[in-house]
Amino acid sequence: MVMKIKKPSQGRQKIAIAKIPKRNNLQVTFSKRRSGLFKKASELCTLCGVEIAIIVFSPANKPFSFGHPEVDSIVDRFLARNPYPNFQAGSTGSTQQLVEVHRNASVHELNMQLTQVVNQLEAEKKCGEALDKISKASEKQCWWERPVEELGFHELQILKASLEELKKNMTKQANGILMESSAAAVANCSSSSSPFFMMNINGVVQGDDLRCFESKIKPTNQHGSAYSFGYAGHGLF
Amino acid sequence: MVMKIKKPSQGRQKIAIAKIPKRNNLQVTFSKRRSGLFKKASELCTLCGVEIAIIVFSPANKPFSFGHPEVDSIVDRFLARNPYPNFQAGSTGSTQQLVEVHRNASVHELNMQLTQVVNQLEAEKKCGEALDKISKASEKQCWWERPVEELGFHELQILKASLEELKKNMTKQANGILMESSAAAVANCSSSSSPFFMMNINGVVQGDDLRCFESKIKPTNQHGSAYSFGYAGHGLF
DNA sequence: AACGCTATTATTAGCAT
DNA sequence: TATGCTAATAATAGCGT
Repeated sequence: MVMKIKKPSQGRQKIAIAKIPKRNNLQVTFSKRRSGLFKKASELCTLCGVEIAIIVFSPANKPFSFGHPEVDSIVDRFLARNPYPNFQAGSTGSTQQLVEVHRNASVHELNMQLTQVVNQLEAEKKCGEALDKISKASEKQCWWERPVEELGFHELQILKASLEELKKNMTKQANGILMESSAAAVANCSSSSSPFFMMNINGVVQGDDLRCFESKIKPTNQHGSAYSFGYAGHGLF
Repeated sequence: MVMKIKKPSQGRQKIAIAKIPKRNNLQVTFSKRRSGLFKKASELCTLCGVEIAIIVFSPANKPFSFGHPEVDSIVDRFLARNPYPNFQAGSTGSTQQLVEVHRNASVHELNMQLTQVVNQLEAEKKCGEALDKISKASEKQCWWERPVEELGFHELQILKASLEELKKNMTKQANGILMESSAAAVANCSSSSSPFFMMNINGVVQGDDLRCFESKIKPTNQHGSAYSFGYAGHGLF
């Protein structure tokens, strides 16, 4: 007596290449085909001795990756030599231009550019501080609130010196900016050792701000672990 | 009498997954399997509605890529969540720290950093311009050259207003920097309905152009030029 | 979620063009 | 160098575990 009714597998069915409706089915297919994809990639690596990186974001938005030798180096190589497809040559200012340019640059160039820009930023911040100082000094004394007759000659002299130094500094900075905008590979920016005003002001970016900036740069690794498949020769699958 | 000796194809042969010795054979295999890999990827995209980026460097070191919606946005997303662990809390100054960090950073990070710094620089420049304005305005009047008794109340008022405006502007810029810093990390991942991108070093072709792949358009020229393929979703194969 | 099973479909190695 | 052909291999859809 046959108790077991054997239902022979109907085997592989043809499916249309369109979004799978059933969530369950989709998940299974994703898992299987992702494995298949990575296997194909590893075979291609071995057969042809090439470098491949694959990044997949799952339906649940989890990142899976395959890389030989490793994803990051391949991605870096790719990004370093490939223009971003999105940028449009526009009638933009020098900074925008710089931004466009830097998208195509190699690591070395990017380092140069970054150094330049950081230097500029430093200088500009000094400008800002100077400005702050003037503002604060002035505000502190509230000299404009007072009758003209009460303005001391000393105060006026300080203000004059401040403004003159400031202007000089700014002219210098402006020239520097122009030069860099046109030629991106300028060497050492001779940092002006003009440490004039030592005063700070409230509400201005300075001191701690850069720390804040760094923390913004630092990518927050909120998503725990990515699923990454390394390549250790063939026969993995 | 059989004059024609028909040599039936021996069909697909089993091969070991090891580096193909014959250059010729390797090139063909690379081309075919790369196509197959990209096709599998596009199917996975369509079937499961996921995002995939593939980067392949050919034996001749040419980059080929597949991406849906596009390689860069996927790579950005991936890198943002898998940061390089280069950062060390140093005792150096903040800017120096930044410079040190950027020496070890990947291209992507450098791009991010550069973008950030450029944004800051822009803001600082605006501050500088405002300052310059004040300086010029003041200088124009040369009020400090004159005896105190000659200072007009009008001039003083202008100066005061300028300084106040400047301060406001700077505060605004500072806030803007913070906001931009946090927002810049998120690339525009608006996948919309664009199908797939495949590109190599020199260009990109939108996936809509399925003829480009189907008819295997002869590359306009093989060297240094683009082999650009587009998939238009499904049903092409 | 991941794995085993198997009838089917999909891919492709070797050749020829 | 890339594509067409064809037999043989490889991948996998649907099912159960």
